[in-house]
Order: sequence, then C-alpha cells, then structure tokens
Amino acid sequence: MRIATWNVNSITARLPRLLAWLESSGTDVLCIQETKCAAEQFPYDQLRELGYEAAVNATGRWNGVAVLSRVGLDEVVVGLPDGPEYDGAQEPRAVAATCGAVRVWSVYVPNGREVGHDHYNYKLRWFDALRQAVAEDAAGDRPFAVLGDYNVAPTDDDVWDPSVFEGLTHVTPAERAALAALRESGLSDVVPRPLKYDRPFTYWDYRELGFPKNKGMRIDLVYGNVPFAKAVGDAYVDREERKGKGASDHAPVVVDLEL
DNA sequence: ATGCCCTTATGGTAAGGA
Repeated sequence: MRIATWNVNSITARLPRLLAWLESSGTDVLCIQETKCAAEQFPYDQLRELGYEAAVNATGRWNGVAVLSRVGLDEVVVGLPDGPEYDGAQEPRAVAATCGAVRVWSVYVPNGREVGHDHYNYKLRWFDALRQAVAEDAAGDRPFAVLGDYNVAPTDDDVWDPSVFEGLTHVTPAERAALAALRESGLSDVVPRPLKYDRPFTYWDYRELGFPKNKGMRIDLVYGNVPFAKAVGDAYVDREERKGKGASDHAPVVVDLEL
C-alpha cells in the first residue's frame, strides 16, 4: 500500500497537478492539508473518476483537510474530539478514516504565528487534544499513523539554517515537546529519504528562490505506531512535485507499506 | 538548474502562510 501526505495549498488551484500526481504515483491513500475550499466546492466527482473516495473537513477559505482513498474509507471522524477553539470556532484541521488495514488522521496543525501569540498557545492546546484523541489507536495493534503538516521542525537539522529561526515558531522547545509527547504515546517519526541533497525537507518558501537554493524545512511528518512503522518498506519526499509552474510550496511525503 | 510569492474572497485591498 502506498500512503502519502501533501499540503496542497488550495485543492482548487492544485487540482490538475493533484489528479496527475495521484495517477502517476499510484498512491492508494492521500492525506491532504490546506484544501482552502468550502465542502460544496470539494472536487468529489473528479476524484471519484480516478477511483478515490474522500473524507473531508473543509469549511471555507482557510485550512481544510481530507483523506482520499481507493482502498476503502470507513470509520470517518470529522474534526478533533474536544479540540480547542480559535476566535470562537473549531477550525477544520483534522479528519480520520480507516482505509483497508490502516487507520489514519490527516492533520493541519495551527501555525502559531508568533511565540506568545494567542495562536501559538492555541497550537500547543491543539497538540494536547491531538495526543488525547489518538492515544488509543497509537497504542493499538492496528497499523495507525497521523500524517500531515505539523508546522514544527522536529530538530535543528530539519531547517536549512537554525540561526534564522531563533525566537520564531516551529522550532521552540514547547513545540518540540508536543512532538515528544506524541512519540511517548507510541508513535514514531517515519523519516523519509530525500531524493536530492542530504536532508528530507518538505517545504520551501515561494519567495527568494527557496526551492532552488534548498532553503527548506521538514514540517510535514508521518507519525506511526509500532505496527505501522514495522510495515514501512520505504519513505521519501517527492521533490519533483515542488518543481515548475503551479506547484504547492510543500512536496508530498510518500510511504510504502508492506501490507 | 527546474527559478526571484501564492492563495483566498473580493470588487483594490486584506489576511494568512512559516
């Protein structure tokens, strides 16, 4: 089974590339983030023509997540149970589904904006709610993973230049502690291979030649439980998808499971 | 080498991204 996660930065803007990539990559299950569309705008029909069902949590112009699957889609949960609110609303940042033998969450963790900002505190609360929501599956016998844009670089090696990030979100001890707490609940970081250069970055800013200069970050993560991690045959960042006109600023992370 | 911001909702400008 081939499973992947990809922040598409608008499923509407990315649809031609998304459909082509699903076909060329042979992905069975895709966790998507930043759909940036209302539920009624979601391209169910085009995806169904390629054989994919979709579990969607999308409410409008910001955020939005989905799980696409061509190997079954059951036990769908829309939204993080007991998830925190921001500005009085639960944002569409999580959706879960069981796809064949594997259960997954697709997550888009809040950005945080600035250290100490309300959004940063919300980000940390959101991680708490995520950990509690996945604890039972993380400790279970069924292959399970939380895939998505975590908006945290796990280590200093996961950003192109740590000195640039001093005092900024994505690298703080509190954010990294939230990742550590997830690992302590039974999940491990499935680190993909880079297909070029030494480190498996997954995001490069559109500005200032970020991609050609490889000024990247590894913030799109796959956290799997023991049965999931044992089944991993290969994992890599498909950096080809970051190239050219009409690319997202994130590349897909692809995991092959021997199931 | 894969290229010098992109996306949304708007109705010229604002907000978010990280």
